[in-house]
Amino acid sequence: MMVQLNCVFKCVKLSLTGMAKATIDDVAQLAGVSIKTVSRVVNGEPNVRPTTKSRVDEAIARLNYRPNPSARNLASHRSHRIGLVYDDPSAYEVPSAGYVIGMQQGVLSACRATNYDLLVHPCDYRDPQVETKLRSLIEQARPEGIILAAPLSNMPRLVRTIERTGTPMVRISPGKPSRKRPTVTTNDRQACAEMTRYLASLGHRRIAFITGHHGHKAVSNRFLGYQDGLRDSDLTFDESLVIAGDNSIGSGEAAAAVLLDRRRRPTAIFAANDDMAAGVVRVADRLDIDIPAELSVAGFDDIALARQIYPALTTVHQPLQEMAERAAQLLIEADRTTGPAGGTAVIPARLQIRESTGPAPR
Amino acid sequence: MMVQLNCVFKCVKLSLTGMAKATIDDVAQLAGVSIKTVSRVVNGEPNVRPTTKSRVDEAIARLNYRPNPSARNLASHRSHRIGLVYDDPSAYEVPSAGYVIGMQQGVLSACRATNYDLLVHPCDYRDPQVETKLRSLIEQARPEGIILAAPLSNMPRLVRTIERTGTPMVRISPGKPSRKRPTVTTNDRQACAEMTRYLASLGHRRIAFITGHHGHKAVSNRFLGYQDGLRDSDLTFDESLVIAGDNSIGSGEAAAAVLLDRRRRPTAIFAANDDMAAGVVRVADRLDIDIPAELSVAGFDDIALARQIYPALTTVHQPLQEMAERAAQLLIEADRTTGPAGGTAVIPARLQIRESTGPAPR
DNA sequence: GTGAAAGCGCTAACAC
DNA sequence: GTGTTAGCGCTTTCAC
Repeated sequence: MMVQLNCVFKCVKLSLTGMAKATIDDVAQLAGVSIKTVSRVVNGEPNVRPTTKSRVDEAIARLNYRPNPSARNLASHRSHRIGLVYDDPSAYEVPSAGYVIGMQQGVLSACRATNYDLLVHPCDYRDPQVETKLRSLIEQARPEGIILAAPLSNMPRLVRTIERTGTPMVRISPGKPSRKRPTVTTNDRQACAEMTRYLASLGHRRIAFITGHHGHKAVSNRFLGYQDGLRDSDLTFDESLVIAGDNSIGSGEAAAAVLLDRRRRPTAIFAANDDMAAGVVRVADRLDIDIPAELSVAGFDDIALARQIYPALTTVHQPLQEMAERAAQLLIEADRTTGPAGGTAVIPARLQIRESTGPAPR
Repeated sequence: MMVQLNCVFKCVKLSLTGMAKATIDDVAQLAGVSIKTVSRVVNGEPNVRPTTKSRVDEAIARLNYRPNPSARNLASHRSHRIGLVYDDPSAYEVPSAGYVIGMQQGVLSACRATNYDLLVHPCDYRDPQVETKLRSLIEQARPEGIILAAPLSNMPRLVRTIERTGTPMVRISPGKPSRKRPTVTTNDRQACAEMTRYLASLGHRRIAFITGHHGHKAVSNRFLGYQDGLRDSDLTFDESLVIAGDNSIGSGEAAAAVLLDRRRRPTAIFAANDDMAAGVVRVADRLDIDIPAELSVAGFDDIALARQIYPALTTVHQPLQEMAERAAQLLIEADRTTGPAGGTAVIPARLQIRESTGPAPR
């Protein structure tokens, strides 16, 4: 009786002052069970009688009890944290920011479902000290697992630095599949082949391609897909229709300026990412070339810009969020001692047909 | 002697296997001091003899010791976490993504300097359950402080929800200064007045303004600044030169279409944010109006797009990162019992003159 | 200046 | 099914 009164008092005090949070002992006392039983209920362990469970649940609700994460982590030897490491999109560098935000959201949805915390780690790979810094960050924050985003995921030194810390890691879009290391990617190559075939099916025969930044392996695969698509459509590969870009809007503009200045210009331009495709659209606009009547343009990624520009861009939707979520799940569900199993999970991309593509001019 | 050997063994084992991390006990043993002394050294507390300190430091280095954050948090009753709450930029919605990334970087730099963790909390304010969810997240993750970003910072119910959890909070750009609650903002109004005066100084007399989303209070202040600037320049405010926008590129285009279709069109258009200004540039391009020869365009924010479009956009640089960093510092340095002091810290914005503005046509 | 002892709030390993 | 007992690796308090 006294115990009950004590608890009710604490309950009231808690709700009024918001002071000290209720602990597992408070719950155990109020429910009249041991703390171990409370622990069982909280963690959904078996072997608790339903009536006991409901008593505990009620006490939890009345005290608004939340397990203290630090105590839990300390006792269980798990940090319940996932680190997301990505290339630092220096503030305001928007396209890349969209990429990062998409990944964060994917990881967060996996984290929220399992009560993990997300630790974000932007890092600048041009910094000569990246590796030391990254290592230090990991050792201090002690994430249970690391997700390494592209293009960092294809930088061997960075990969090894993380591996040396002994922290399980899943890489996103490292450019080539891996049997040894756990990896999540999309099918850049196949999707690009598909887009190329789509353009060919519209009657285009001179389909140009603007390649991406060579340091970004996954993006390089897109060029291979373009070649596959040409072959599938019985079009011959013409090197003069390929211009090197670097993923930026500006490089797309430059490439378009070259391509569209020719007497026999291409009727379709496929850029390895949306930013470059947006550059193409801008140049076409300036040259008064109608899209899609005179020129079809396609991109890759499906960033916000793709929907915002006019005409809205036909592109390949990269399932970024799903990829990141999958990566987080792999880490969270992994065997505690062996880490996630090696191998590559592929989340397929899909064509997103909008207004910038149409039948080839005759 | 035996102790020393043990330690050396552990040291070797640690570096070879990367297995169990060194603990404070290991360090104490190796240095031949008590754990309390190690704790003093690690936390930079006074009253440690220099020679003792250096012995401890050496042991720390040899064992690559890092304090276990969970243990530290548990014992000290502090979570060492800062929560950053912002409006969820649904994946790929890029402009907003740049805003979020900028804030994250600001908070991170404060966190890294003090060994705090950043917990990111995107939340959708249109969700009828935002408040419940947010509350739950805060109670579970137990951040020591919350940073609430605009426009959420001017939503009273959200603000009160957080306050009810008893977690100290700093708001960013809530639209109006506060003496009671700690706040960080920039001087939107003054900066806009300055930009308007700058345009007037170039000879512009018909300066149009495109207002921002009405739900975003800080952005509304920009309109006031525009009016101030007109007054300062002895220009009369002309309501017909003001068009309502909603912060999107599309609304900028729509506003520009209206303004530029008139017989006596404005010679300068000042948009309350860069996205809308980019919309204006696009429409001008379509109408073959030369920027800046025939029309000057100015924006606000200085997002990446401002540098990427042609002509590069004259705009107001909003010191987002600094604002966020300051907010985090306020929380971290705050008195543990009273929280950060009320009042508004202003980080001034500055004009960023680029190519989209020039002398008024004669 | 330094150290011993007592927790922080939880989980893990066993009893019963 | 449920409870007891030891810790997890630190900080805190207070003694010396």
